[in-house]
Amino acid sequence: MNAPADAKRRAQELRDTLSGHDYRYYVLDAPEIPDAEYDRIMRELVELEKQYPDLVTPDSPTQRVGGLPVQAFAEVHHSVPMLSLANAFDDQELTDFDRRVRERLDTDGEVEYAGEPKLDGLAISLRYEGGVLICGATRGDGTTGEDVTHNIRTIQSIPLRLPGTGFPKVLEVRGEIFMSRAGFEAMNEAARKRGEKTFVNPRNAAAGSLRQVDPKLAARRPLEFIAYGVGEVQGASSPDRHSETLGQLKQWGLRVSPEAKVVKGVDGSREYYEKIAAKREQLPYEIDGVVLKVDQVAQQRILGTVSKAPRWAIAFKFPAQEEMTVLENVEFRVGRTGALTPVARLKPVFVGGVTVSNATLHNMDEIERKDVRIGDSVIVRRAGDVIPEVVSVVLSKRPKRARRIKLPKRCPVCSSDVVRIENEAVARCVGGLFCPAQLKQSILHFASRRAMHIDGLGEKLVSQLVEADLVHTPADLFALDTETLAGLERMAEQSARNLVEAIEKSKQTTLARFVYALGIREVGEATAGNLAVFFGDIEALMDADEEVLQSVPDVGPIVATNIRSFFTEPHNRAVVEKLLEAGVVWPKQNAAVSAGTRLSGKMFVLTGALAAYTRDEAADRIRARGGRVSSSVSKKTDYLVAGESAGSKLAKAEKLGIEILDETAFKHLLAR
DNA sequence: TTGCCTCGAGATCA
DNA sequence: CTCGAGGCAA
Repeated sequence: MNAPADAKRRAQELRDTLSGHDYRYYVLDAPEIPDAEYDRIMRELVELEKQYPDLVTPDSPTQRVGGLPVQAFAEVHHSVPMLSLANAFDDQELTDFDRRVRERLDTDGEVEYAGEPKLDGLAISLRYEGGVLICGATRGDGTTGEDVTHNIRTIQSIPLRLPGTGFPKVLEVRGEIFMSRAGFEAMNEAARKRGEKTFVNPRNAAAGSLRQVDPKLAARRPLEFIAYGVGEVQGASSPDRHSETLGQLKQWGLRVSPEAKVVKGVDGSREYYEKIAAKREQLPYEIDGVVLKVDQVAQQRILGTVSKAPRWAIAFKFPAQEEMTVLENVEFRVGRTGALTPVARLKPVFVGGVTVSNATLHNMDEIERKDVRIGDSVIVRRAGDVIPEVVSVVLSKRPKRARRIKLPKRCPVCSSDVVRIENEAVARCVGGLFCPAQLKQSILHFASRRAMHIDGLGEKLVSQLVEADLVHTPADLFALDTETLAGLERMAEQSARNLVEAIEKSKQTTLARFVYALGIREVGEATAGNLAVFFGDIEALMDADEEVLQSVPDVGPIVATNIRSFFTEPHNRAVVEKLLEAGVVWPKQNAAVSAGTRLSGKMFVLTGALAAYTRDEAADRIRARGGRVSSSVSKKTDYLVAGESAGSKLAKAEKLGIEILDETAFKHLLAR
């Protein structure tokens, strides 16, 4: 049944009223009507929409919780990346930041900074099209995040339709989702009364809420939103200043921080920080510092961005929180490479919003420098996203029986010798794969997502496999069958079948993943990828000498030696053989063939000294790829390879506009 | 490093 | 109901 015109009009009226009140309440923080009246209007609208379902629109306030559970969080691509911020933890770091900014801008005057409190929540991107909320997504890796629209829609300080005026056709709003202290307390109190579990801090509660599959659950969480910037914008001229962007956002109907302020120079920044710090306790939400952004957009452009953070902004963080606790023990953990890492076992202490019971002590030098002993009272520090740290010992509280921490002579796991090479900080167990701890870590690495990607093979299972003597090398994984597996804990028939299937599936891989999975020291994902492209097959890599290895981009003498000694070890070669026999395969690259022709027709001239090869070797490598080498620069020269102290050839090449390669660029070209 | 959520499946109890 | 694995965020 279609709704009559008067019902339609009334519904629109009610919606406008509600949205208007949402706006005044959540964005302007100036409510106009009592809650009871709001509820009455909402109920009337719900009734009306129930009667005439065709009246329901996606931006109706009744639809905040209307969404259905999602099956999986879809990926959302951020056309304008969501960057993170560099941190400053003290006055010096702030001063350095300001100095760098002024240097790059080449100005002596005071730079204007837009300051605002740094909310302790999680970053979010909201997409409005034609003023209607289309999508809400998490930051993810900055480029691709997760679609959490269904949960975002339940947040009342996020307008489903922009109530303001003059908003652009497409608007991506960037801001922070958080939970107010009061909301957090009330929610936990209610949960306690119901006998349910409570959240440990507002930030985790907010983050957890967004990960709910069912938006009804998120709707019960007191989430809020404050905007602090924009991403993609279509159909509006971009303002000259960040502070104007904030003004625009407010005008379009979005909540921005009432504490935002433009300040002048490093002195103004410091004052602003002090002011917010003094106010911190009075603010209704948790903050962990202030953000300072160069206000003028033109200046932002000059400064640009370095890797993942803009050079024009900084998070000036409040000092990390510190607590005193007792160092109960120090254990030495054995990593994949055999490195022994001392880990402090602490009497659990609540600091910076979480309970800390472990902290790494890094190495023996660190222990000696801080002079920590077992039984000592220590200061533990934690700042938001920073790994907890043992800062110092409270010497006055040192008990008589405090024990010095000694580096074990033998591996705590396999009793092999522990050696510490002179001048190196780390000590290592020499047990190799005979050491169960190293074996476990190697297997775990081998199976990990970015390596062979064996789903379902986690820590517990690997421990069981190693301890049951079922696996001694990664190759042994491929010999496992359901019957053997089914004998293990929490491994019944179904789990066993799933695992065998996952192992089978992992056999189809790529050379890069395979090389990475081997766990050669210093060979991470990127290096493994370079090696795979360069050599094209595993045999060539296994037999390459250090000289050749060093012509791979980003492979220097150390990595080359590591690779060489890995493959010199007969045991490792045997494992590779066995893996191949077990059926591990990857698409053939035929890199050798393409390498032979890739530079065909290109004329090279070499000048100066290269670090990695002699002139002849470099020439051989060029010819091996189909290129030609000449001794003098002419118009026909395609590339000049310029090493150290290049002379007249370089000058001539520059004059002729010939492409000049330094050693790094040359290596990249060879490897490409 | 910690905390949170989800999913599949095993373990447990009625 | 509980556990392990996996994934995500700061």
